[in-house]
This record gives sequence, C-alpha cells and structure tokens, in this order.
Amino acid sequence: MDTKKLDLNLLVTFEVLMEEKNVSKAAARLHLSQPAVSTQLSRLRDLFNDQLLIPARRGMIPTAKALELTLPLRLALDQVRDTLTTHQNFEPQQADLTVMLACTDYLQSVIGLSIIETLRRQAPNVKVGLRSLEPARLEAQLANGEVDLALMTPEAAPPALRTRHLYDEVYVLIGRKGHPQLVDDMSLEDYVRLEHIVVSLDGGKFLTPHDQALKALGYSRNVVLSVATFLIVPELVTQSNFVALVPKRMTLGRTDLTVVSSPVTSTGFSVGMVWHERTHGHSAHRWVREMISHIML
DNA sequence: TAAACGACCGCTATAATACC
DNA sequence: GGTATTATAGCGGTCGTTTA
Repeated sequence: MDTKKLDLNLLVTFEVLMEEKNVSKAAARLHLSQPAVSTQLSRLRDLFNDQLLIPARRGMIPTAKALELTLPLRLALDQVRDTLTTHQNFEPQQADLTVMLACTDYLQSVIGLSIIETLRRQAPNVKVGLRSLEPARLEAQLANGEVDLALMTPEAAPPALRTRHLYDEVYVLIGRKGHPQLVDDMSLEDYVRLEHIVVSLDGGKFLTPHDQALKALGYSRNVVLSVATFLIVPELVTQSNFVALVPKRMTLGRTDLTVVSSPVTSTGFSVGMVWHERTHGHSAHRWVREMISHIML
C-alpha cells in the first residue's frame, strides 16, 4: 500500500459509507457532493485494491474486505478522535446533566451503586437514571435520547452503535451457607441431582444454554424453579437447599452464600458499554464512559 | 520572496444503469 | 417514462513545491 495516498478523511468517508451503504446518503452526511464521495470511494478502492462497495439495487453491498476493515478502521479513528478531544474542557465539579443508563437488573445491582458513589464524589450535579435494558428498542432509544449509555454484552449490540468492552464475566454455583452437597470438585452426577434455579430473562423457560451443554454430555439437571431476574436468586437459595448459577460479581461480599465452581464449564459472557454517535463526542458523556471504565478495572 | 507550475480536490453537468 | 443511484468528464480553486 502506498501510504502517501493515505488521507485520514478517506477513512472517515469509508466509515460513513459503511454505515450508509449509499454514496448519496454518505455525501449528504459528509456535506459533500455525491461525485466527491464517489471519487473518494474510487481512491479508497485504489488504496485497498478492492471494490469495497459494490453497486446494488438500492445503495451498495460491502465486500468481505470492506467488512473486515470496518472494525479496525473505526477503532483507529476513535483513537484519533479520543486523542484530539481528550483535553477538551469538562469540569466534573461544575457539570450539571442527567445520564440515562440502561442495563439488566444484574448489572444494576453489581455496578449501579459504584457508579452513583463515584459520581456523587466527583461530579455532584450529575444525575444518573437507571432503567431496564430493552434490546429490541435500544438503538432507537439511544438515537432519540431516551437512553445515553447501555451496559450489556457488546456482541449483542446493533452494529451501528459504538461499543467498548469492560470485563468478562463467569458463572459460579451458589447455595446457602452450610449447604451439605455444595462442595468444590463435586461430581457431575451430584451436580445434576441438586435442585437448581434457572434464570430466564424473558420468563418461564427451563432450558438454558448451560442445559444444552449438559445434554451434549448426556446429563440433565434437576431444575425446580425458573425466575425472570437474577436479583432474587441469592435470597431464594439462602432460604432453601436450592442452588443456582449466577454471575460471579453478584457474589462478591456475600458472606451468607457458599460459592463454588460448576463442575461443567459454563460459557461466560462479556460486559461492555454501548452508546450512539449522538453522544460519542460529548465531553461529559465521554467522561462518564471513562469513569465507568475505571470502576470496572 | 514571489511567481510559475502541477497535483489534488470538489463542484456542476451528464451519462449509464436499474427499478417501479 | 420517471426516479434513484453511481460513475465520469471537465472545470476552477487551493495549496505545496520549484525556480529565478
């Protein structure tokens, strides 16, 4: 590649073209004429030695290479934008705004308090509204301002949104303190005989991906209860002999629980932040995102 | 230092193509 | 045929480099 031909503006054009998949719409967003963007696309094609976007019935279809380039180029541009805006004025002590945060009940319980405490200390006039995550509506909510930031599995976010990975979560098995069968290194046979609570966020389901993994091994666990939220699970297990797989961070500081590893490796999940272009460059929102990143470290 | 030159970029106009 | 969309031609302005 001849880097002398490289112009950062071309990468910005590529980013918008991949979002719009339409030269005319990309041109409107970039405040350029359609031919100007068409010419830039031609230069991008020359630069990457690939068609990148192929004219289709309506708009354009990205090539495999274009799809491959999208994420790394966006990350590179974000880094440049971050560098340019890092030192823009934002005074947490004087800031006065409300940040609407959408996340699952589990995340509200795990990090909600930490966020509020840090904000009260560093930005006393910044308020946080916590609301339930609605994945199907999230993109629209982020676009229209109902939500400013979502905490969720970044891989599940619509591709047009901005994401940042925060941490990887794993599941652990919990039961009441002194539970007679709940020990580390228990056998798979003992494990499936325990009385399990499962969490089905959309309600009432008894078969989870973990059960499918068990099924593949020829086992089926004894599920006695399905609940729609992680929040009540610790209370249920402390008052019974039930056990449950819950995210490890939920158990931190809980002295009334026995926490052991599951004898079957249960696929964990990642947690990240998801936000819209609308708040991407906003210094206060940037500060909030940085603050949450630091809390999660 | 200033003029000349050339490369580059974006513009308007328009051709080509596909769809309704 | 009208509309939507991309691509190209030709033109003018800007900017960096070269040269006197």
